[in-house]
Amino acid sequence: MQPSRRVTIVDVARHAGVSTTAVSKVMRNAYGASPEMQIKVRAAIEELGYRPSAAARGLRGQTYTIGVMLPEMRNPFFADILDGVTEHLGGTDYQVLMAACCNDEPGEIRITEAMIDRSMDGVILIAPISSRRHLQKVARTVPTVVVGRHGTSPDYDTVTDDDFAGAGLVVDHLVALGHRRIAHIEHAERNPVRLKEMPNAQRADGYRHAMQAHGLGEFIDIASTTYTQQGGYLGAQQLLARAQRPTAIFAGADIVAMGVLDALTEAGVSVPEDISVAGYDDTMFAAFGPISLTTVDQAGHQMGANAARLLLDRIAERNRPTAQIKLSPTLIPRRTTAPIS
Amino acid sequence: MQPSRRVTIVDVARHAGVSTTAVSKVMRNAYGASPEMQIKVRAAIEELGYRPSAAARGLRGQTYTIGVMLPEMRNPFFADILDGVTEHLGGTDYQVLMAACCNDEPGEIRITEAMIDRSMDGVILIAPISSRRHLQKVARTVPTVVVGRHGTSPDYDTVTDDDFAGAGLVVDHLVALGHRRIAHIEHAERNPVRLKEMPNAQRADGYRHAMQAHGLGEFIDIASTTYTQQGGYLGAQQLLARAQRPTAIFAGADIVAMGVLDALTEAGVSVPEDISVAGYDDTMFAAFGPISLTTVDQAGHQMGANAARLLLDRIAERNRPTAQIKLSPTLIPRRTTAPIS
DNA sequence: TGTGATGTGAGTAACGTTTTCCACGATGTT
DNA sequence: AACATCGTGGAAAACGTTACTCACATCACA
Repeated sequence: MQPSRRVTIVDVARHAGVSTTAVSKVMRNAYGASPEMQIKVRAAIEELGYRPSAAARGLRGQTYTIGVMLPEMRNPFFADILDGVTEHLGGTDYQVLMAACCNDEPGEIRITEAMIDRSMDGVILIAPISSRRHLQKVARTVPTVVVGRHGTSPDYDTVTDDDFAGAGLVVDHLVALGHRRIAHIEHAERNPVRLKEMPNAQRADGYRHAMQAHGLGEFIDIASTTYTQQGGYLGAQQLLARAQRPTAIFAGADIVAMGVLDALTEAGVSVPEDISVAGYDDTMFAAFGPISLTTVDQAGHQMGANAARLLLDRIAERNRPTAQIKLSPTLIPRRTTAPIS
Repeated sequence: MQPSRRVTIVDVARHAGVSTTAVSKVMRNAYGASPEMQIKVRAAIEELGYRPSAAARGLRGQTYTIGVMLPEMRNPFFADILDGVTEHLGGTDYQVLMAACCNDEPGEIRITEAMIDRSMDGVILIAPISSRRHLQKVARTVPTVVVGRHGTSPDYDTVTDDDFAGAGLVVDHLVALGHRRIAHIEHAERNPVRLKEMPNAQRADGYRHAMQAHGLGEFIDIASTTYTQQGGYLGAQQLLARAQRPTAIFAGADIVAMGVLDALTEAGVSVPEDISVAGYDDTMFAAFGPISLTTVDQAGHQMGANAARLLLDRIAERNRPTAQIKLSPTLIPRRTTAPIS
């Protein structure tokens, strides 16, 4: 009943009457163990309830641990990605551990370093906001896949949604419903590199491009705030104050659309009769009956599965050229968008 | 530019002209290092960019890692708890790593074992559904705090919400609004131990008790499904089929209330005019304008902070008697509940 | 001038794996 | 018959840190 000493590989080896090398080989399915040896060793492992120490393993070889960094936990879209990752890794020996971040660069640096310190075999960074320099540094130390950030690198693989096209889907949808004054709420971004690489910037670009393509360049109207509920609230207030109010608002993220709905309700504007509203992400709550938000599905599950696959490939072959996977989003029309009246 | 060898404690020691013991002491703020030594060593650490290997540390001492097990990622209530944990641990050297679970016992076993294998210094288990036996086993191996599960143990500390009282708050609120036919949707539970320990069971008990206390015993009406959106949908359908429809539905969780709203909308019942609806958890979406769900706030942030505190205490002193912390919930009235018409 | 404390620092043996050899016998090839 | 090849298994050296033990000053006190 006392805190009994941990069962080690030495105990297993002795119990099976073989060397520790043999046990190690069996544990790792490594080459050089005969079938009889495998059976003998596995039996001993079973009987003793042996579990290898990740710490000791990490000192020499792998830790069979994959780290996933999330910018936050409240956006269910990230849960979709994670599901894809864990599902793909389900059959393997790898264990996924996550760390949620504070959405700032120092926090991201702290977390990535913590993962490196813990000798993780690979990391998946979801929508990181760190400088490109930092990402490269991480990727040169540990196999890395970056999800939800555009731009290519020789050091890490990427998986992204085609945000440019996704924004186009929304504009197309609204134009087909007869809207012309279609406004957009974006996440303000100054940094020139991020301006190219972050999804929010791509969405804004896609919006502009689609508006031009429909000959609606003169109606382009962007409120620049943040991707938060508060940002949506403020953005909608700005747009309502325009001389010519928009008939449709394309919020860059579902959570932004929630703020928009709050502001519109407060202003006595009804949705979708007076103004149509669309979001982006297809987060869980977008589907709830009372909300029923038109939005864009990013196929988070597939993004996660692809990220996991790329990471395993890279762990297996460190110097493989990097890959960029871009997935196509789909429009999910619901009840917050309607034909113009 | 080549994968340069990692900087170790030996490099730091040589660079500072001291022993590795000294460096180790400084890293851990351990006793026995003079101020001059501290300065000298810290300078060397800085210059060389040294970071200790958690794997090597784990082999002898601590890993400075705390594991948090979550039953799922989509319930934002868990994010609140996590915020509390990370905030409390912010100033320390500990790093929090999470693992999301599949909400079944094999999955929980896999995750807890993975955390033990990785020599984590402590674990926080949030709303675990595993057998008590397994929890005890984990707690005897590694310092453990269990959050959101009632029942005491000599091996682990607990932090819970007073679910019994919380359910009472909801019933009180509805009774004050004039309701008498107040129905409840619970998460079905057979296992006798869990029946006592799980929050859902406590909520159902609290509901029954409060109804009795108000002299409404005859109106007690429970639909037994699951704590999911689907469960709420089915539960509401059952309740609508009663000879005497309830005038208020208390769903055991916010996500259940979402399903209830779907079913009511589908049946042409308006909320709160025809039927009032209340949830539990005060999840993020409950506050969204179009939903505006009356619910109960569990003070997740405080739960997390308390759990972290207890865990640090237990890590410091392993054989301290265990503590049970119970936090009081508060009712958040919103627009889905109204006086009976 | 001894005699303990006390404070500071170093040497060294773990910790539990994996990896790199090497040895040995069996098998195939000239 | 000589020689290479292959399959199997073991011995022992890492890996980077911490815990334990001990040595050596310094200082206070009788």
